[in-house]
Formats: sequence, structure tokens, C-alpha cells
Amino acid sequence: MDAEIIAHPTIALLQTSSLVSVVHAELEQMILSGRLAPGEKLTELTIAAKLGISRGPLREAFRMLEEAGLVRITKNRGVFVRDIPVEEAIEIFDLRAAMDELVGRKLAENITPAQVREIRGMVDAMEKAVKEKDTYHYHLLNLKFHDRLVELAGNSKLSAIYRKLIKELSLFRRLNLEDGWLMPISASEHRQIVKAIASGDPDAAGKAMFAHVMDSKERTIAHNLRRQLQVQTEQDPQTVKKPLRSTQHRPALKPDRF
Amino acid sequence: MDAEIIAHPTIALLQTSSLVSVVHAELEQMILSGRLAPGEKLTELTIAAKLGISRGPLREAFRMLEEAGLVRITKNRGVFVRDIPVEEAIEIFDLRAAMDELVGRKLAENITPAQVREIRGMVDAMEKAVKEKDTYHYHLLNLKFHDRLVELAGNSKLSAIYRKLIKELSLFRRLNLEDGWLMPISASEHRQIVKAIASGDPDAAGKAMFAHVMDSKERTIAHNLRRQLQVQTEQDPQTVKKPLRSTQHRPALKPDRF
DNA sequence: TTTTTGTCGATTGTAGACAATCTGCTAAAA
DNA sequence: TTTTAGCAGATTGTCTACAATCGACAAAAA
Repeated sequence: MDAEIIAHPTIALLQTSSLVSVVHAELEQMILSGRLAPGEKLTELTIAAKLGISRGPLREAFRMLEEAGLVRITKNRGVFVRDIPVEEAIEIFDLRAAMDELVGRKLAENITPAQVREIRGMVDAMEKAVKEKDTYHYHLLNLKFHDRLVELAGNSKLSAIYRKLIKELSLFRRLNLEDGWLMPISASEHRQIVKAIASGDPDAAGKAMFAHVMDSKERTIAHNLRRQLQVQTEQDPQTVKKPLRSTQHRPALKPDRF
Repeated sequence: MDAEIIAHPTIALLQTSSLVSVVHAELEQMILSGRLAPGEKLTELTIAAKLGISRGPLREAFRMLEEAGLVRITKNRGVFVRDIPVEEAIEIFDLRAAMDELVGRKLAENITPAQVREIRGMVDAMEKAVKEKDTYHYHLLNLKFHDRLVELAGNSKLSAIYRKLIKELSLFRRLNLEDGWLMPISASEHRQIVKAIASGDPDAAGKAMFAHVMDSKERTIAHNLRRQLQVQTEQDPQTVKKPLRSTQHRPALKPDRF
């Protein structure tokens, strides 16, 4: 007799989630939210004690995070939250632009009226956030908007890669939403994207998506360099807590290829 | 006094490679080469003993392979070499096609004469392999050719993702080179790709790349389904060594989106 | 002073041990 | 005969212990 399987959240959780998976998720959250900052050392014993577990599962979680590009492991030296160099951020933006262009094209061809309504609703919500100067909420909606667009393109592998890139990108100088941003510009671009997609014009939709990401790239990089300079000017030796010698190599800025 | 650092291979190896990294590389090779077949169970104790290590580092390597999509870990049940379902293979091909189209466009715009000579040389080598019916060598050259093209596009993040996809794809029914293949067709397409790139026409190069991957997709999928049927016909219960109940869910084939 | 060498504490790398869980078999019950 | 219950062996999940390595400070030598 086939017993009917009733989904019981607690039991299902116990069956699927090991310490490793829970710790992995927890650390990822802490990293993405910035509670663990780029460059920060993650000492095994300390974190294990804090989470109330042993080092074994923690190390396994570290390996997963390493493979995902969120931490960097150096033999005999430890685990560090990864700090994305500018050049890598640029590459990610360029890649995202290409992916989003593709997404725009596909959506213009295949999107349904219901889906158009859905994403239009998201843009409405974002404009509301702009009016209320709710930066945080806007930030979340923005992530959700782009994520949903990629998802609607219908290639789950693409979605997975896209999400991974977004996560890594969030490690690029955690200042994305640290200060009032250029929400209005971004918001109007979103409106335009939806319009192009709804009109069913692949070229227009692709271009709108591509331009939006590239603009976002320019804004972020410029904003970042500005802050960088600021810090360098302010920074008398005492300002910085620990020397934390920069362990990541940074070659010269490459031209805007790709 | 800054002592000059002399690269000593053995020491450098010891400094950078832990058991985990070595085991990870070793297992990856075994999986990609097919010595560990899709669906195969990887028992910790057995493998640890075979490699002469303890379970700790092995488990860490498993976690890395899981994140890379090469194995599947089920709690309390173990580690299995991943078996890529047809739908996923299709998605990967579609994604690759889009990426390669982009690569083709970029290369047509930016490639140098020396680089053209280089890839033309690779095509020459492939045609030679075709004449000699050297399937294995052709296979390797083919991988190298596409890898190099992506690399020349100049976005290392793109290259990394591309390589990851290729690895995963190799888990799709390990029959890619199990039997004499359609080398000649593939080879002439390569010739055409190089020609389009060298001519500096982005549209043509992009189309050539896209078409090549999509053709490759059709060939692989069709070939696969044919084999699948064959097996189903031949397969009286005794033919299969172990029951190995199919642990991976396979929904119906999705339409050719993307 | 400046450089080098030695030592100590902290942290990571690896191994082994024990507990929890699963799978398959056997025997009892329907 | 079919189903259920219970047990035994195998395997995985987690923890603890020990070995290897690193980083920093202090003492000795230049």
C-alpha cells in the first residue's frame, strides 16, 4: 500500500538539511548581507564555536562557498571573504549585459500578457519606492525584477549562472546601497525595458536591457572609484583598524572589452 | 634584504596543494574521463582507502564537486556521479550557443592576425585527425579549439563559466566519443567559423558559431535518443549489472526554447 | 641600530572514533 | 501468499584529538 506522502515542513527539513547545508546557507547570508565583510578572516574555531558545531561540517561549507566564489581559501592560512577586484566586477557586468540582452530578446518574443502585467507591477512598486525614498526596499525589488526577467526567459541553467554572478557582484565593495543612490534613473530605465519587451521588439528589448546593465556598471564603478579616492585622502594611518595587507593581486585596469 | 624567490616546483606544489585539492582534481579527472560513470555511487570509505586518505578531506572534495555540478549528494544516502538529464543537456547547449555567438561577434571585431593563424592551425590539425580517423585526438582538439576561442574573447569570467558548462555536459551520456562520429561535418563547420571571424564580420561569425553549437546539439541529442531506444530494446533484465534504480527525476521533454 | 635566528601560541590539516541512519534480509502476522 | 515488523551490517554525520604549519615576538649576532 502506498502511503500518501504528506509534506511536513519540520520532517522534510531534517531529512534534507544537514549541518553543512544549514551552515552554508547561514554563512552565505552573512556574506551577502555584509555582516561578514570582504577581506574578513573566517577563523574555523571561532565560527564553529559561535554556531555551536565542530570544524568538520564548517570546513565542508567553506569548500562550497569557495567553489561558489564567495570565499577564498589559502592553504595553512585560512578562509577569507572574497574581495572582488574592479576588473572582475567589470567582467561580470559585461557578462551580465550580454546575458540580459539575450533575455530581453527572448522575452520580447515569448512573453505572455500575464507576465507583462507581472513585471509591470514590479516596476510600479519600484517607482513607489523611489517616491518614498525607500532605498532598501528599492534594492530588493530591483534584484527581484532582474531575477524574474531571467527566470521568465526559460533556461534554468542561465538563471542559476545569473544568480551566481549577482551574488559575487554583491561582494564588490559593499556600498551598493550604503548611500542614497540614483534610483530615479534606474527606475525609468526599467519602465523602458518593460515597454520594449511588451512591444514584442527583440532588438529594442535587447538593447534596452544591455544599455541598462552597462549604465549600472558605469554608475557603480564610477561611484566606487570616487569612494576609493575619498578613503585614500581621509586615511591617516590610524583611521584603519588593522593593516590587513591587501592579499589580492590587482593588475592595471583593462579596457572596456566585452 | 629581499631574497629572490625561485620557483621550485615541488615546494610550490606542497605549499599550494592540500589533500583536498589533489583529491578534488583526481576525482574530477576520473569523472570527466568516464572512469567514474554517471549514476555511480561514490562510497566514502572505499574511495578514501583506495586513495590512502581519511574521510575528512574526501568529503570536502565531494562538496566542491557537488557545487561544480559533477556529483550529487543526498543526505544519509551518499554521493553519486551526476547524470545530466536530456532537458538539462539541451539547456546547456542552448546557453553555449548564445555564449559562442557572442564570442564569435567579439572575435570578429577584435581578433589579431596572429590569433587567426593560431586557430586556423587548430582547424588544420582537426582536419588531419579526420583524415586519419583519429576520433580521440579530434575530440581533444575540438575541446581545445572552442576553449581557446572563448578565451580569446577576453572575459575570464565567461571562460570559467564556459568550461564549467563543458564539464557538466560531458556527463550527458558518456557516449560522445564512444563511437565513430560525425567528425567531417563538424570539421567543415570549424573551417567556416574561422573564415567568418577572420573576415571581420560579426554577424556572420556569430551566426556560424551559433549554428555550429546548435547542430552539435541536434546531433548529440538525436544520437543519444537513438542509443536510448537501442538499449531499451536489447535490454532483457539480466543485461544490466545492478538495478541501480533511476534516482533522477525526468519530466517530459521541453520545447526548444532558448 | 639592523638583521637574523629561535621559540611559543594560534590556527589549520588530517586522522580516527562514536552516534545516527539507511538498506536488505528474515521471520512473524494477516 | 502477501504484508508487516524487527534485526544486523554497512554507510554516513559529527565530534574530538593529534600533527603540521604559520605568524609574531624576543633574544642574539652583525
